[in-house]
Amino acid sequence: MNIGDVADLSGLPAKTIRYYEDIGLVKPLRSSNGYRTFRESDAHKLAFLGRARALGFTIEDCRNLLALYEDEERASAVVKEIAKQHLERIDGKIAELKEMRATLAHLVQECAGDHRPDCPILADLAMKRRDEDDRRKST
Amino acid sequence: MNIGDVADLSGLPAKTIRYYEDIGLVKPLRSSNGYRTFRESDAHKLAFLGRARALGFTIEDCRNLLALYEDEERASAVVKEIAKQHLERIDGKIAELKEMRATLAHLVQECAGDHRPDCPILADLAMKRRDEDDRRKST
DNA sequence: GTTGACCTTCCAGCGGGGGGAAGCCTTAGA
DNA sequence: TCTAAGGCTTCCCCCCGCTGGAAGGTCAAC
Repeated sequence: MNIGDVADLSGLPAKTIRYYEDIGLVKPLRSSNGYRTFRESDAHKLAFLGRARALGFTIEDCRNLLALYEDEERASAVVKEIAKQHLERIDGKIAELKEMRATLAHLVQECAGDHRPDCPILADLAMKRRDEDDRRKST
Repeated sequence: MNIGDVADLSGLPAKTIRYYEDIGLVKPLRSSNGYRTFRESDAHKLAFLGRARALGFTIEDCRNLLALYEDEERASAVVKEIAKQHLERIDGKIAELKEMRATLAHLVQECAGDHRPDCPILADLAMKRRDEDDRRKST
């Protein structure tokens, strides 16, 4: 298979596949004309990578997961640990975003959004920390 | 004020402040020795930027918000629109993360996490799309 | 006068690719 | 037989929002 074929099969852009070769995630063969030649197993790996990336695993996680995938004697505990750590990262991000969202939603709601210049959003962003503390106490 | 002072005041690293000057967000003066000299208004802007960034606004959003902040005749509607668009971006990201989280949490729960190699996490990542479809139908 | 803390500029790199140029290779069609 | 189209190759720069580090100037204290 050429790169276009595996790109179609895996759903990954050819650019990405070349990049994955660069960083050593896949190691396709080369045919005499210099084209990359992908085996079934390469296509399989790329699809694996695509799904792992879609779940938000970092490239390094993917490298580890792929190694575990190929290791017939792995302990599932190791895989589970990677996944659990990633789950925590995701939870952390969600929490962070939710906090932003809460603050921002509150400000948006307060803002009249008309032709006048008065704007609680800007006012809040401009507020000094001492004032913020005061506000927090008073509300 | 020198960069260190304004870094302490705004909570931003000096590196970041230099970067913000690079991209034209702040324009400190220079004293004869070449050091940046920050006015009160610069410190104020930097604190503003720090808070806007903490809410996840992009640098370009920040640039716009800062311009609006300095424009006494702004319409609050414009500010509100920027904030609302950002809110939507945040909601999008939260939704995406939650979907990842759900899939991953399910897999983690299924995995025994012991010394044996059998691992539903790897199995799922390795699964072909047709199999995924089958699974989706059957569950 | 010498430390040490500050400040300056510049260059490189992170993650995870994307865009696009310049140039082969291959195949189909006129 | 020529040509055009589409694939493929490498190469280098770009994105965001910084961050680290090297090499050097400056300033205040002792």
